[in-house]
Amino acid sequence: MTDIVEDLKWRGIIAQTTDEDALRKSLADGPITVYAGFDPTAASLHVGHLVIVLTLRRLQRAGHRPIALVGGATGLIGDPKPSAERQLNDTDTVRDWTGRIRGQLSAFLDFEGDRPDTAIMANNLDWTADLTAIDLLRDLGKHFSINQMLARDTVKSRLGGEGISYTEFSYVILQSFDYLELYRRHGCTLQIGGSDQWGNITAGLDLVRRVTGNTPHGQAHALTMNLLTKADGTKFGKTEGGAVWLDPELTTPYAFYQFWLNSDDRDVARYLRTFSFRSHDEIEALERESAERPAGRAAQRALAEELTTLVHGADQCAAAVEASRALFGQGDLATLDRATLNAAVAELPSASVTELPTVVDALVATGLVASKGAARRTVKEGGAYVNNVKVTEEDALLGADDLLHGQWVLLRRGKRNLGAVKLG
RNA sequence: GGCGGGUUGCCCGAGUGGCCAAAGGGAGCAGACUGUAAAUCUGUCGGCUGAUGCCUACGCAGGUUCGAACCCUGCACCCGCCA
Repeated sequence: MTDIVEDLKWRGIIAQTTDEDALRKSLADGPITVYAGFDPTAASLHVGHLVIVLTLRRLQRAGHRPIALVGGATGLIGDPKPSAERQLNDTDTVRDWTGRIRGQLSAFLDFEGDRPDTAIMANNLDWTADLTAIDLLRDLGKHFSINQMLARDTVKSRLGGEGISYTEFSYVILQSFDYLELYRRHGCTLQIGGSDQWGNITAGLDLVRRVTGNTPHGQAHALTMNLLTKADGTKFGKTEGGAVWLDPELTTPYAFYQFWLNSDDRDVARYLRTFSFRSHDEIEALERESAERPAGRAAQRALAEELTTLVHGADQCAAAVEASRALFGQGDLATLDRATLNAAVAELPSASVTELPTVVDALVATGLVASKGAARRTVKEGGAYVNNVKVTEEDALLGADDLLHGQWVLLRRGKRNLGAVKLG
């Protein structure tokens, strides 16, 4: 069995763990069961979640049993953020999102068979839906000290700010109960999560210890992962269009591929270490390549292709690569064959029109700019392109000779924002 | 409960009757340079409109005025100090 702790350290993933030697030993002694929870706060997971999901995958590959927990119950309550109270989502929405996220998670782990490392899917609604108020207060509440709960950073910052509802204040009890239930049901002895989850996870450890005395499954552990940061100080996983989702309906495979391809040189090595399943040697070779010849973006390409394949499949990845080549290639768009063009354009935001519009209207129709004023501004600034040729006339009209294969016009704002207009 | 201060555009923040779509900074966007990167510099940054017009906007509702982000009244929320 590979030393998974060493591997995770090499990747720079580990933020904090409880007793590291004890954790290392139990991981080495045999398969353990590990869980991570995902609350349905949106219709899809996003790239930030990949850090955790893929760590579960690594642990499974190292022979351990992963449990993917979807927070059908905790998603109804809301993990308190340091800044402000969350808006509650209605129960139907949460149920729908729970199902979607469950589907996404199932793609990253192996649930087939009945081996010691076969993954388990769980939903905390299963053990909280029938929990009575009396049970909650007697069996769980008695183990939680208000003094300790008040001392938590998130709670402190909320008390100093806009306040916190009893609902969110109680969230930690439910998450702790999850760990307890998974310990009892599946002998789960490790919970992993983002570094912001440290408090919730250790609260769960306390509950497990108090209720079970750490028997019969032994000591339970906690491991948190560094949240990815970006060299330019902005938040990882966001683009102009918002979060980068795993759901192809929300973020196309093309956009997903482009997101990774556009990684900052200074960040790409860390991303590779965090996400890639390539060998250490291969990753180090890519790092050298990137340092010596950054313009080639070998590391970005490798990262983008690996993750797009993992999340969307080899076919979708190949299509995204092909589309990127076609759309950003220096070649003449008019020489592209119809099939390649159609496939490329399918990846872009597009608009159908019945007659050829002005460039300004076309930019608005495809959603490349927010308003006509912004579109005019873009043209004036020289940031508008038709079929990769800069537009200089503010009131330019698209003409029949702009049509590619009699049907498409490719629009671009700036260097890398593409859209298409379809006639007919 | 009392007294005082505050609520401005995506964020921070100036503005105390007309010259205010509102200084300045940040974020965003575009250009130059490049590599679909970063940094830097420049421009831009409510909407509609082929040009100084219209609409929307300075917590909410109403009022005064030829004219209000700016004055008055009420309400909501936030922050201090005192009980």
